[in-house]
Amino acid sequence: MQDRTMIGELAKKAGESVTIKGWVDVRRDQGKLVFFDFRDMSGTVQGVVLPGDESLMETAKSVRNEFVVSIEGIVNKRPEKNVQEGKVNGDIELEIKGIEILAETKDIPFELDAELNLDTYLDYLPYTLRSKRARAIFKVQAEIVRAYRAYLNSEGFTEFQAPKLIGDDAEGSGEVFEVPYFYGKTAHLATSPQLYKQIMVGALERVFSIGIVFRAEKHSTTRHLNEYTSMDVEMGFIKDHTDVMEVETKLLAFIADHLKETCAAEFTLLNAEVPAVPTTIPRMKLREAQALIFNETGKDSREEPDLEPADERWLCEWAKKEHGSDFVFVTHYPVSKRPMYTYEDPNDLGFTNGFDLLFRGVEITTGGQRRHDYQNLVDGIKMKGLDPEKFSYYLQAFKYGIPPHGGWGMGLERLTAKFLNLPNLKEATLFPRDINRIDTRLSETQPEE
RNA sequence: GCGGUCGUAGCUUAGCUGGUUAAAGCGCCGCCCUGUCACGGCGGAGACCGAGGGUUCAAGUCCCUUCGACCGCGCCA
Repeated sequence: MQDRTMIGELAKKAGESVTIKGWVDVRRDQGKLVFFDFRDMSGTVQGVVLPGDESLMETAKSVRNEFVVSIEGIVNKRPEKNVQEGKVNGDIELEIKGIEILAETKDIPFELDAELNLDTYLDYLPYTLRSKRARAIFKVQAEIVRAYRAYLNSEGFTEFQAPKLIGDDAEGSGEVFEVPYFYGKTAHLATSPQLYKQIMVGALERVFSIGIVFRAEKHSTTRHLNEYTSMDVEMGFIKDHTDVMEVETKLLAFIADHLKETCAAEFTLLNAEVPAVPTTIPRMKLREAQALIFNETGKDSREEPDLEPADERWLCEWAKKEHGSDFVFVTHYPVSKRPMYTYEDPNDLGFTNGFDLLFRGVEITTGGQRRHDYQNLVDGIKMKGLDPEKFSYYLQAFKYGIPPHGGWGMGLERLTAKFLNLPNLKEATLFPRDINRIDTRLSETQPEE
């Protein structure tokens, strides 16, 4: 590594001899001349083998796409007529003096930037993740996480990790994966860090967690996975759920600004636009949303406890048209529809201080104010037909005093997919798990593991 | 789990109301090419049409079963 020059640094090294290491992005064999585009983590550059050195030429002709190589060469300014406008390193090229093949490739199934069916793309992830498109997506995702963390840190939130192996299906909602545990016990994979983050409010007031959660639902849609990254927040001493919504709005604005600064090229490549986050995101009660939909479209779902996906898409289009917002908050879902810990609005009985945040047609967040009074929470548990005794561990936090609090859970993959207008959530997930896809071939090829 | 659509070379697809050697682009292999940059030109290999059964003189094309994929729904982030 000592004498390796990164491709992104070459422009500063005109006239110098350098060694670069990377992949062959593409080879263009012209007979007496062989051109290459080389790629490393910092960029791409063209290299050319000129006539003269026969053994070098022979090696050059044997090299194929995706070979991993170490290249010695001289950085040359390109003659005026060969400059590629608007292309990175389009004004320089590497005159190749030596090629060392570090790794060969075999039976490449298709070109990296070929248009693929999703199924093929996913079956070849170890290869397809090298594509420009995939690299751009996951760069953006990493920057979302970085910004999320940076903003919350700056607001005094403390990051923590919640356990993924838990004894009971504590929330009592959704399908849960079972895992054999010691001494005949059964453990479960966490569907959410919810109860732990509430406990953590008692310890640190403001907390957040970014971690994998598991859902055993046999869903098959473009917006569901059986394993996804939940970005959770919980904060104490709130007035009500609107405090939480305000923090989330500022956080999203911060993320959007950060993406504009750090990922402009990626958004261009993916033909997407960073959304403007309004200072105040439009908000309405579920009943208001349903009335609006009824009045505008005639579709009557006013008796339903929730919005259907089609309603959510419609509402987002409405918010975009009427308020120029890609986001819309829907609040006050019925108590019957929300988990036992959700705070009932004392001024609107039967409905909760809970909210969903819709972004470009999809729910990216569920949040709200929680029940913080011990007895009130016990009542909530009983109302759901659950046994408070089973929650005694969690209930300690409330028995021993916890402030009014609230928070949210946000799906990282959904957020990424919507920022980038990706049609399927699986494209925003490195190694997605669905009903059938769980990388069994990983272990079949490595039996010793 | 239910509903819809689909399954043809390594990849992406075309194959009309069933008709006999299954087509193209990209990739791959070979030859040619001194300025290409998704290089170009010529040639070549590569498909028992997801699997099983059925109807028919004849099935990639119609029917049934099965497996798989994608999309939608329920559920949710």
